Amino acid sequence: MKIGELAKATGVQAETIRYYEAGGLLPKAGRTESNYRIYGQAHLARLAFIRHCRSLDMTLDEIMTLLRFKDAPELNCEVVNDLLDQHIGHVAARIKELRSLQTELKELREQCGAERNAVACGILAGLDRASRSAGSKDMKPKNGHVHGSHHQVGH
Amino acid sequence: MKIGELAKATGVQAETIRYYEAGGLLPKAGRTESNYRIYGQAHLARLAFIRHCRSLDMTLDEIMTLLRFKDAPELNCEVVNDLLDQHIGHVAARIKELRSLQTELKELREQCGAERNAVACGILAGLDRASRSAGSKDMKPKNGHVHGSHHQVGH
DNA sequence: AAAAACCTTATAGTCACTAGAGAGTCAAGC
DNA sequence: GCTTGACTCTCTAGTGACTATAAGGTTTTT
Repeated sequence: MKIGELAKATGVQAETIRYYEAGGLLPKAGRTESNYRIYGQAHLARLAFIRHCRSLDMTLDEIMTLLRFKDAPELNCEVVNDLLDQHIGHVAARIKELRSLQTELKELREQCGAERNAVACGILAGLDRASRSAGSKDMKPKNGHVHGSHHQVGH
Repeated sequence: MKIGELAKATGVQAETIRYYEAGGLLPKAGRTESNYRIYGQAHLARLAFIRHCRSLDMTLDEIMTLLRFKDAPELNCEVVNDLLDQHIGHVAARIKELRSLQTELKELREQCGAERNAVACGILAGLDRASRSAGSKDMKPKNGHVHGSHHQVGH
């Protein structure tokens, strides 16, 4: 398999595959005479594993840790448990954040009734009120490990 | 107020304040004779507004749009409504994603019982099984506008 | 007067890619 | 045998929202 075929087979862009190789997630591929990367089933399986973990929102670092355990199976798997437990905690925390965020956004949205110009816009007024009353306490976004509402993975 | 005082008052790092100024979210601050930025209550209020919007997970682009409406209040505020509606949609989508993710992570975690080495680790086996069966369909993470489980805002 | 704490700009790093330039390789068609 | 187009290669830069560093200037405190 050449890189384009592997890309098609997995839905992962060729650049991303090269990126994973450069980062050590995929082993260095063999090369043809003309320096093209060649892949087999093992690569496909490993790439699938990586993408599955990514779809579970793990970082490449976390995935590296898992891969090390796959590659050295004699090691104690407590680290895998811990990693997963931590990750579950991060996701839970992010869900909680997003839910209270959603409540606030919807309250805000309610404040714009039939007003048609921004002078009287209840939303802007609401955001203003909240930013004044909040003070310095909630202006520092939390530094958890789960992303906000805007992201772009894949293409 | 100098930048450090504004930083302390709002809990926003000085570099971030300069970054907002460079990006046009905060107006260019006045300067002292020795070229130090000086701020007043208006800057503090605007910075508070920005941080409040950020804590609602809006992008700087979205916040720029809101600020333009605050600055030009004669404009129709439908755009503000739309922006907020869209944002609510994005957040809702991300919550949904994270919840199904959480379900899957917990199922995975259950699979590691008392096993103490990675050979028999049910978690790694589970991830493997899933990545094999998933095929190319769910290997492409979605490209919504809400982040994953790992982020870092503030310090 | 020296040291600590603050400020300035500019640059590079973070994460997980994505997109582009510029060059080489390969199969098919004429 | 030559051209066309699709593929591949490496390298570099861009994304968003910062954070961190360097190398210098200023102000305050000791």
